[in-house]
Amino acid sequence: MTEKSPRRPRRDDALSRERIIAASIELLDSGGEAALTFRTLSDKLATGPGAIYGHIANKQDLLAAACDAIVSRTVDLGAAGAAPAQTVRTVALAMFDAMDAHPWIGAALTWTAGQLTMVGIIECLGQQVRALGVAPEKHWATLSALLNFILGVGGQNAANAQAARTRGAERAEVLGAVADHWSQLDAQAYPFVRSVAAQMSAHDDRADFLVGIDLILQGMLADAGR
Amino acid sequence: MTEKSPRRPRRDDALSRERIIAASIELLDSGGEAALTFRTLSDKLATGPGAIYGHIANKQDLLAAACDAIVSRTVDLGAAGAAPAQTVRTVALAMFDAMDAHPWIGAALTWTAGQLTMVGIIECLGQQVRALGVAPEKHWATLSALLNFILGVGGQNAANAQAARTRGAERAEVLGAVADHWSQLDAQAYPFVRSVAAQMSAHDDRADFLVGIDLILQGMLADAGR
DNA sequence: ACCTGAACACCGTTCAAGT
DNA sequence: ACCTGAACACCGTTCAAGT
Repeated sequence: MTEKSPRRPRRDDALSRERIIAASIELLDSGGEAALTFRTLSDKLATGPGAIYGHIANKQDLLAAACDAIVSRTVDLGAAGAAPAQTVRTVALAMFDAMDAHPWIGAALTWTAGQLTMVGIIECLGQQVRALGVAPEKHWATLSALLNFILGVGGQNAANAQAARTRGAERAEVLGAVADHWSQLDAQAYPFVRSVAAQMSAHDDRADFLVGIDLILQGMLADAGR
Repeated sequence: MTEKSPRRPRRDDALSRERIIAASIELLDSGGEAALTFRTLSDKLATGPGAIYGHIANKQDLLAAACDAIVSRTVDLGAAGAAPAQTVRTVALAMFDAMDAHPWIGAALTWTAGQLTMVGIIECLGQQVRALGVAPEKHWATLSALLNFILGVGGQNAANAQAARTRGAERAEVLGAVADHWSQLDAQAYPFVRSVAAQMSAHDDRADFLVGIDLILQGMLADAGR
């Protein structure tokens, strides 16, 4: 499949914001946040560390731009024709998948950063909140609950991935160790944690995520009088 | 109020894990995560940076211990006598207050880290989940939703505090700027975001947090058949 | 105008040397 | 046994010098 680009490409070796971001994503995906350095990045781009500052303000900006690139290419807001609850599920799952495939996103993604992609997601989810009949004065609090849950999952996911990397283990091993520790706790003091240990280590992150989304959706429906 | 300690204090100038953590918390509270350095810390403790490694494994360990100290002193799990939903609210709000007073917690707190404090919170919340009649096979997913929401709020709170600090502004100013930006978006493409901008900048974080907790609680009740 | 890369002011962490 | 603090291998960021 030879793909013809609509316009003739400019000099391909020119440094550009896009090339910098693409290279950053490769580094982040392969080695986590620690792998992205202005030195590793400029090596990859065959230039000096200072050259990057011509296109990017600082490391925070770089990380935010990389997040934006992934999220905007992963989350498709076109499915707005479906029922409100289903649209929420679809968009939320797309965010989950993006954060699962690129755990570093979870540590950097913020809704205050002002990226247009994030605003688009807020708009989309917000319209479903409205369509579900939530009282207008609760629009923001409800949307914010949805958002904070989604970003919270991403953040914990990032922490798990990070813990796995520093220990040189798989994520499942890390969770297995936690479950092991939990199942050895005192039965009198920690009955719940003990009983849930097996469930925790065998769980499906994606399914659990959806349970959380549905919990919030059900709460919204109850609020709106079904 | 001269407080008499129960035992005679040992040599007060001896370096200890507790003194290191107390000093770390002071630095984190006054200047955020960037203010905690092995150099600033050892200056404050009138010693060399290397001395700290006798009591603490590394910076991650230090941060986790500081979180643990705050959370364990703030969250009182003694109120387990109340109704399940109310106990969830009380514990969750205590976590919120801890993360609000010490925003750096939100960026560092993880449930996999294995601190006993966090396990205690999971146990407490988990017992309420069970008492509310959630189906046993959903115990973990439900608890995890609660936890991820709480930690998500903390994480976003930390990001906001950090953004405010780097811009040398108050947190309210940062949110005000976001609201401003939102209210100037295209009315056709972003009706929800525009309409919610005012609500967002005028909101009460704590009240919104409670709305989120109640949403999840209502979802749990609906799940359990009321 | 844009890139280059040495230099600056820091980090976390280690470890020989002290007491 | 525990502390000390210089030293190591890094960071993000800047800026004179080049093209």
